[in-house]
Amino acid sequence: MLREAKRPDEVPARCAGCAARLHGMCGELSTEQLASLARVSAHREASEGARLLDDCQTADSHANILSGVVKLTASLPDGRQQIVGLQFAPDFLGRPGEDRMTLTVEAVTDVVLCTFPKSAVDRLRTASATLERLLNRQTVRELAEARRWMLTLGRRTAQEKVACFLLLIAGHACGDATGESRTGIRPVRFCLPMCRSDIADFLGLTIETVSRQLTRLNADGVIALQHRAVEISDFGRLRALAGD
Amino acid sequence: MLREAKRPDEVPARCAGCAARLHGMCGELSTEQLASLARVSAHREASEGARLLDDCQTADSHANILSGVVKLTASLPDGRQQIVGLQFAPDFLGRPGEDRMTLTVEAVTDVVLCTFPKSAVDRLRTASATLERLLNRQTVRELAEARRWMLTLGRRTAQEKVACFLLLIAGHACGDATGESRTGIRPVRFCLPMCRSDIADFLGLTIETVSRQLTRLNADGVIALQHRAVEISDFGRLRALAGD
DNA sequence: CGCTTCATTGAATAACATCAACATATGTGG
DNA sequence: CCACATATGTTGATGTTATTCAATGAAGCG
Repeated sequence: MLREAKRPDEVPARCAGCAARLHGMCGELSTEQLASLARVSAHREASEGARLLDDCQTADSHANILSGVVKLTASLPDGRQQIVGLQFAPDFLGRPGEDRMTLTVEAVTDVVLCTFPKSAVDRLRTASATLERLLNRQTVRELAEARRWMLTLGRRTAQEKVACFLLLIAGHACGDATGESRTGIRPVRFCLPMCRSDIADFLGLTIETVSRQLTRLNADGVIALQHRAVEISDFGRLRALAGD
Repeated sequence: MLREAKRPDEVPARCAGCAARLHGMCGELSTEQLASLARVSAHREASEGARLLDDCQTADSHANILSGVVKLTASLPDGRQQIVGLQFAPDFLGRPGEDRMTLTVEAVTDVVLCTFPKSAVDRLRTASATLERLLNRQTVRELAEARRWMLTLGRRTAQEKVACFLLLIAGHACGDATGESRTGIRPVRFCLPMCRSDIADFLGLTIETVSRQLTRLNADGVIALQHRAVEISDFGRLRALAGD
């Protein structure tokens, strides 16, 4: 702690190779800000299915996702569920001032978070206009994603929905550091980070329909799947089936 | 102009009774800021169906909606459309730094806008942290609305969708200054601001299905409708049918 | 190895879309 | 003001898609 105070231009050890610093929120912080945030942050692991927050509003802490996938779920009183957001590392979790809305936040895969008190983030936000802007920009990005997905939910067929989903996951897939999967030049392999029932809740379908559509894509030679492993054999055709 | 410069504590005449000042963005501005914005603002009327912006990103102006309803539409190459946002007075139109996404922005009803150059808003945003926060908060609110609607699109039945839509419109209906319609104590009358095909595009349904569901609600005595005029006869039952 | 959870498959059903006809507004020029 | 044309809305018959219900198969875990 003293070391950090004396050498404010040094990046805290735990932040050195952190994705959040390279591509996420922490990249906008000055070294001093980063150090002060690191001092009150704590890494936390959560395993698949763990409930992270019941309501963004009441949560007293925020977090960066260091690894894994997190889902935001809205649900009806009778139990019907809809995943309204998927967040991947190094996204920021827990929007400050989130409208009161009953969202459940759960780990889809095993997850590592870097959490810090809401108050610390609020202080930094106030101090740093660029951080404020950055968080703002993430909100805008999430809004755009939500709207894109509304088009999918409202107007695409089951087949198209599943194709869209595969493309979305492919874009975030492990081993995609090069962004190669987006080009679609060669076949892409990855593991679906979620079970069929999550996929169904994300697409507004039933698990049976998801399964049938995956089977069909498999049979048509567009993808090769076994269990949760997927290989996109024909990227162009998958894109065409996604309807965009 | 000189008058305004000499008496910076005076609210510009055109802003005096403006809804945007009372309930919208301009309420966060100091009198000087308001005056400077008023100097570069221009009221603009657009009639039903008019295209306001092709893409929020490239638009060089922002606006407050003074009256009327504006829709944001996403669409697929083959023509399928989904309304991903409805904006009512006194919402702010045109998110700064909107993710590049092909949204069409059109007037649903006749609309009056108060437009100003993007640059003017950006300047004020930078100068005023509270304005920055306010715009941020509107984005967060829109995100929450979008997610709420995702649940509707993905998981509600046609009947529930139409019921939700009616409740949504009732909440924004003309003559709702008292907020009375939200309590649902007495029957509420209003005019649907949009045609069946817009409703269909909003709900992810066809116009025929929308029509049938409205007819059914009418037959069941939940609402009384003729043409575009709706009276909600049984608020409680409509709420129950909306599934929340 | 048995148990449980997750995934696939099939058959029947229900919900919504599509196609087509008709009805009701809205608007225009005679 | 009426007749006509066009846009908008309703209704019915039929078709398709996705859901539901039910059975079976595969994978993970004690």
